[in-house]
Amino acid sequence: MTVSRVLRGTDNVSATTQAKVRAAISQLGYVHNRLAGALASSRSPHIAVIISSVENIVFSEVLAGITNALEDSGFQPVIGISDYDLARELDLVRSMLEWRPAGFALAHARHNAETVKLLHQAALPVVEMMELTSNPVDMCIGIDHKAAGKVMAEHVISKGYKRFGYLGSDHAVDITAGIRFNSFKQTVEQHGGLMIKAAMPERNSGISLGRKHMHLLMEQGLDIELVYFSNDAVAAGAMLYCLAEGIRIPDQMALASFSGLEIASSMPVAITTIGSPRFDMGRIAAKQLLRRINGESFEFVRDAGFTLIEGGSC
Amino acid sequence: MTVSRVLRGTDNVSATTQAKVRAAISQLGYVHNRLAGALASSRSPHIAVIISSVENIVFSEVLAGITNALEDSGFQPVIGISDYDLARELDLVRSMLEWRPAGFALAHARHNAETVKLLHQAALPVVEMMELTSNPVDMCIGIDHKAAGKVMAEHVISKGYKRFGYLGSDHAVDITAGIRFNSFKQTVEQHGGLMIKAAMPERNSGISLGRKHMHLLMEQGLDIELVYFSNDAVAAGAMLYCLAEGIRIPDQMALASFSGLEIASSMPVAITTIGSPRFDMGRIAAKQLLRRINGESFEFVRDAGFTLIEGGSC
DNA sequence: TTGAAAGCGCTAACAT
DNA sequence: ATGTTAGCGCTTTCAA
Repeated sequence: MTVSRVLRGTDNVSATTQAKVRAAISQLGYVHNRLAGALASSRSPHIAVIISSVENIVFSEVLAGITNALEDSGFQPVIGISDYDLARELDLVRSMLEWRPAGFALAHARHNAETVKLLHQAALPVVEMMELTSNPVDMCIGIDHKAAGKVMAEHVISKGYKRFGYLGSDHAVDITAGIRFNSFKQTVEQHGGLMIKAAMPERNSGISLGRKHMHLLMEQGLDIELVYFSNDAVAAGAMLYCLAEGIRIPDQMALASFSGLEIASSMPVAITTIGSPRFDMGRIAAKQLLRRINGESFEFVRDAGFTLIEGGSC
Repeated sequence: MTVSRVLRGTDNVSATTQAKVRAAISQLGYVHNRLAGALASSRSPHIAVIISSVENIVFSEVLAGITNALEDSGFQPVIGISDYDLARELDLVRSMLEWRPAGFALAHARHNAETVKLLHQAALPVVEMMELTSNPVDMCIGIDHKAAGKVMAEHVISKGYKRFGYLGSDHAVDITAGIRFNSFKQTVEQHGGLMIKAAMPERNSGISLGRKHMHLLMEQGLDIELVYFSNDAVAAGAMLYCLAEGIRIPDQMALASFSGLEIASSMPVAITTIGSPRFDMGRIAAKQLLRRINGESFEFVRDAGFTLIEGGSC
């Protein structure tokens, strides 16, 4: 029918007919069946997005960037939550693939071999976000976490700190935090610094982790000058503990972190941290996907970069 | 084909044939086309979920509850983000409806008339969350925000406070905050209290709003004893300002809020607030939807309840 | 337990 | 500018 032509934008339909069709549609309460449309055209307006968690603001911001870039593009995100679980991610990829999305965006760069295989077989545009990886599935936009750890290490060394502690969540869950930690540790040690105590006690990563475990760390009386954190939420929790206990920052204890969240800059003493363009990573990832789908030029790998944000905490 | 029968669970297929089919499937890298399946059966495994924002942890927790309840149910959430915009919500409902979801979950209870009409026409199960409403579209699970405002008002009055301020985000955006504020104000005034200054300066609602506008409020020297906040993020920001300036809580300034977030209880002085079961609201909403779809018994309206969490801030 | 046939509501290609 | 026809890849129903 001509109706179909009206539904997906004037192909070659007279104004009169269009008006008639639209009138009939709104009168009948007709709802276009996109299922049938997608099947017939074997084209889908969906971009599958997998994030690790929706309770971690970092992924929310990436998601916001994707949503923003997809607005008015005719495409829309379909979101899956892996909960930091690679097996769950595989399930998600498999079931999302069954709906024939136009592309995939993954908010990390570590996957099961089977996940990668499925994605390759599907032969659709894929973009990995957050982390730069040596062998991307397809496209990739992220930051160099090793460099981020190094930059912070060099910064705190330049400030004269020598004796360090570390507090973060389980590195099996937060892989990029592990990369930053190793790089930080290695760099400070190269400069004569000492990593006295590193704790990655829990799967959870938030304010309460920081508050609780900063307490446990301080109790040990370890002669640490500065604590490096896996992210700003943990660092903020730790600072709240210090404030509650009257521990002066940075004199009695200095803090350094990673993320660049609102909470870090809102603290009574702003936390020195490293900020990455999360919203933009999402936005650019989606844009690259669209360029790819539309047959325009694109980049396979893109370094989103990061910034050292100096606060008063060290 | 018999293949179809294998794909969606043994209808009546011999073990031998099943094995053969599965072998062939994994060898060929065949991917089941759910588009065609959903079209043919006119059944969908999708639950459409609309939340206002993904950067507000409150909605993330509701979403986590939904995701949890849907796990292993054979259904999965498809998420739309309205960005607190009713027109955008209408667009979302319209386009999500075109994919024939099995049900709808909406993370608030205010909609355009057109949105409600579309939802009614579609004649599918709908559940509204977060807020109890007098005329739900269909089902509803939430809390009574008017009661929440009243409970906090009575609590602070019972503590002897008389002179109040209020700080929140724009009530045109955060409607439930507006309900709590009005109820709080009315109740304290009934008990001889005074709402001296109420500020709803920005659309944004977060830590930085609290920190910045608490400063502006304090500068005015208004002889306020207690500030009531629209939510814990704003309250936390305000407390951080007080900590930075050495304003003693609750002696020089008392604080009371709403949400029950991790950040409220992690503060050096825990913030007195009201907690609601956000995760459970999501979980129950999804469960009710499933019961409905499966033809089991369900409740149209359910009060999720809230709890006064006493901290040291007032 | 398995096979065959019809058709879900669209789009695409081809008439007119 | 509009109508016609043949699928898209499944599920459903009916037959074997």
